[in-house]
Formats: sequence, C-alpha cells, structure tokens
Amino acid sequence: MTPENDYILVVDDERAIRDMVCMALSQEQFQCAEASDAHKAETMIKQNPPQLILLDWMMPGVSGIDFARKLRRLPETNSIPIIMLTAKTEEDNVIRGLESGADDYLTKPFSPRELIARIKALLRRSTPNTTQDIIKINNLILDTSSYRVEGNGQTIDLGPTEFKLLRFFMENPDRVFSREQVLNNVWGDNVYVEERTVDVHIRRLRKALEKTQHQDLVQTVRGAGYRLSNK
Amino acid sequence: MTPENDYILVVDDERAIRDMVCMALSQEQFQCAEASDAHKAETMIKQNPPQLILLDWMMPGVSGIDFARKLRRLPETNSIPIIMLTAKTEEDNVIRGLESGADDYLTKPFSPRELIARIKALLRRSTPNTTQDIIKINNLILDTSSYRVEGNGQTIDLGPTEFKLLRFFMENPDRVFSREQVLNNVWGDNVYVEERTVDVHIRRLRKALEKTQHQDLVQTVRGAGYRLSNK
DNA sequence: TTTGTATGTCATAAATATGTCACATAACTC
DNA sequence: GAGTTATGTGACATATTTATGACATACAAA
Repeated sequence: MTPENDYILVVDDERAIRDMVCMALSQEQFQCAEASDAHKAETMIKQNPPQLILLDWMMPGVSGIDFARKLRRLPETNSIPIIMLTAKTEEDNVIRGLESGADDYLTKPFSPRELIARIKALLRRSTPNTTQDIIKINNLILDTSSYRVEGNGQTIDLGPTEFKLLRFFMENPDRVFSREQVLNNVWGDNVYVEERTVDVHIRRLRKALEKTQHQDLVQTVRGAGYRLSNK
Repeated sequence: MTPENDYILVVDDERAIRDMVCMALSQEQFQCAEASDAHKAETMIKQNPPQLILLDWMMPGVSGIDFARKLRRLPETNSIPIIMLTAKTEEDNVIRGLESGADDYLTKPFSPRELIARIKALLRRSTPNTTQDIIKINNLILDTSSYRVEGNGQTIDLGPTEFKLLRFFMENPDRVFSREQVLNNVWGDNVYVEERTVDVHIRRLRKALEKTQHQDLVQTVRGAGYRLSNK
C-alpha cells in the first residue's frame, strides 16, 4: 500500500499489531501504510515522507531506537513526529526512547483510542507547518491553502469560480466530465444554472491559462464534456 | 517567583508535587515557576508566557481540563505545550486530557526522569515555533514580545487588534483565511462579532502599513478571504 | 469628569464576478 | 458541399463582494 499524500507509517515486524493499528487509524480517516522492518520503512519514507511514524522498539535488524536516531539526524526526516510502540515498560527504556528522538512513547498493550488521541495531539502541533495542499499537473501548480495558481513560474489570476473549476479538474485529471457533472461538483447540487454557463467559465479559465503557455490543457470532448489533460 | 524569560510553569495545588517537580527541573537547568491554582496560573501566563506548562488534572475551582481548553482557544497561549499530570490512570481520562489540548499525559506517581525526558521531547519539537519572538516577512519585522512592528526601518503604530491581526497573518504567511477563521483565531472563538468587522480592521491595518511603503502585503482573495503575501 | 483612543456596526460607494444571450466557428452527417 | 449540431466567444445587465468613511459606544488615562 502506497498512499498518495498524507499518511501515517506503521513500522513493526508483528503483523497483528500492524493490522490492529491500521484498522484503528482508518476508522479515524487516517491514511495508513505498513512496513515490517526498518529497511523497508526507510525506502518508503524516502519516496514519500509520512506525516507521522509509529515505530516498534524491537525489530529484527535495526532496532527502533537506532532507526529513530537516524531519522532525527537527516534534515528531511528530522521533523516527522515519531511515536514509539513497545512492550518494554521499564522507565529506562521510556527515557532512552524519548531521548533517541521519539516524541511519544506507548507501551503495549495499548488502547487504540489512546493511540489515536496521542497521534492527534502530535499532529495538532506539527501540522501547521506542513499543511500545504498543493496539486501539480503539467507545470501547473495549484495551492489550495494560499489560493494561488502558478504556471511555468508565473502567477495566474483566477476568479473564484474559475479557481474552483480548475481545482476540480486538477483533482480529477484526465477524466471527462459532462456539463451536468461539472455543475454538480463545482456549483453544487440544487443550484440551477444553464449548462452552457460551464462553457463560458471554461472559456475564461482557458483564457487565463493561455497567458502562461498552457494551451491545450483544458480539452473539449465533443458530445461528452471537458477534460483536463495530464499528458 | 517570576522568571525573566523561558521557564516552565507548574500548576498544581499540591505543594509537595510542585516542590518535587521544580527540584527535578532545576537540576536540568530549567527555570521553574509555580502556581497553586488556575486563576494564579492565568495571571502569570498573561504577564509572561512560559515555554511549557505542567498542569494538574484536579484542582480546586477550574479543572485542569477546562483550563487546558481555555489556553488552546486563545491565540497567544495556543502554542504553549501542556503536559497533564494526574493520579487518574483510566484510559478515558487520558483521552479526555489529550483531547482537551494537552500534548502529553503523565500519571502520578511518575519518575522525574521520565518527566524530564518528555519535557525535552516536547520542547525539541515546539521550540522552533514558540521561541521565535521576532517574525520577519518582506521587510516587515514584528516583535511579539515588545509589541513593536517595524517596516523599512520605520516604526509602525498599530492598535491592539491590528497587532494581533498582523501577527496572526505573519505567523501563517501566504495562507488565505476566511473572515470566520480570522475571527476565531484573532478574536477567539465564542466571541460574536460581525464578519464584516474583519474588513474594517484589515482596512486599518492596510492603512498603517501603507505609511511604510508596504502596499500590497495584505491581499484580498475574492470569495475566500484575506492573505498576507510572502511573494 | 474630561479627554483621547479603540472598537464594532452601518450605509454607501466601488470593484469585480456571474449568468445569459446572440452570433461566430468548428465538427459531424449524409 | 449543404445541412445540422455542438462549442467558442464577446458583450452586457445584474448580482455579489469588498472598500471606505462616519458614528456611537466602550474603555482607560489624566
């Protein structure tokens, strides 16, 4: 499993624990990914850094402690929150865990609810820096948190409707939507406007995109609707 | 006791606990201040915000939970890490504590070493955000401790609300906030004022900023809200 | 109390966005 | 190519959103 964006990485050699945790996470709308050892975890983190790591203390090969230390040393992983999971309850271990760079420490068996609560507490603190919802397609960058669109380095000015329209298409690239579907998704249901109104807004969007050499991005599919090309 | 700068505030009605904790803290070079109830704590926090708060769950008058919630609601105290101390060990309480805004939760009796380790783990993470008394964006310098704003060398005079507003935007540059979000973050929740009031204060802020050649810093994003441009 | 500053709200002006129409173009059918 | 249909495009009246000045009230300092 390789989630697209924000997700929590569970690193533990015990399959049962991983399953239990992932189940609990998914019920709270968290994306979840698993790794059975430190090596696999490292690869996954490199490819797509998670928002938080749940790390088992004991693992074959590299121990959780060493792995945490390593993550803390690298600037690109340094700021990812780590919660350590372990059967070891002795005080010394807790302290060693925390000192190795973990942000929190939970002893097995732990309650899923407490785990979730601790995850949320950690994310609450660390998200503000990370929260950037950016979608990239074909040199086009749309940032939903700053309401900015950039193409080939230049800023593109869009009206509210055009922004929503582009966002919708960028969230579903390469898919054709009928005018009715566009209306329902961008304008919302229960709003009545002429279907041809979509054409006009597509026009306005295209015009704005032309200014930064994005010629054929929004394509017409005759008889079917429109599509944002990803090719 | 009123430490000058960075310090950790211990809020607990039990003197013995306070003494024990402060002893442990001072051995680790942490400054320490004590408060025996929420009311006193509030006054101290207002005068000189601590770097971290150790908060007892049970206190006469306002409970630790309610106090934590309150701190989380106010923007100026929102980022101070809280560790909750308690005799209550039941899972539900842990969760309630964490959900009320605490960052960590320790049950009495706890080992001073574990407490220290958890404090360090929290500070390690939160210091970068909190310690920055001075925020700089685009030739604008805002000093949260002296309530001064300077732009291109000149001092800018702002009213309290405008200052908080600017501070909020400077802490979250390049992000668009709706009027409602601005109200919640700058005025605080549970305060009812018209959304349009934000417009007026934005106007006053802009006017003040104009005097030092900061023309287009606070931008309107039609249909969405306002943004402090970082570009 | 007086004086001065700060704050929230309103009314109105100004700016911008929106939906629709009419007509131009392009695409498809036969 | 003529006829037919779907889409592109500019213009425009209207609606919506934001800017701004004024004002009454609250609050604090003198």
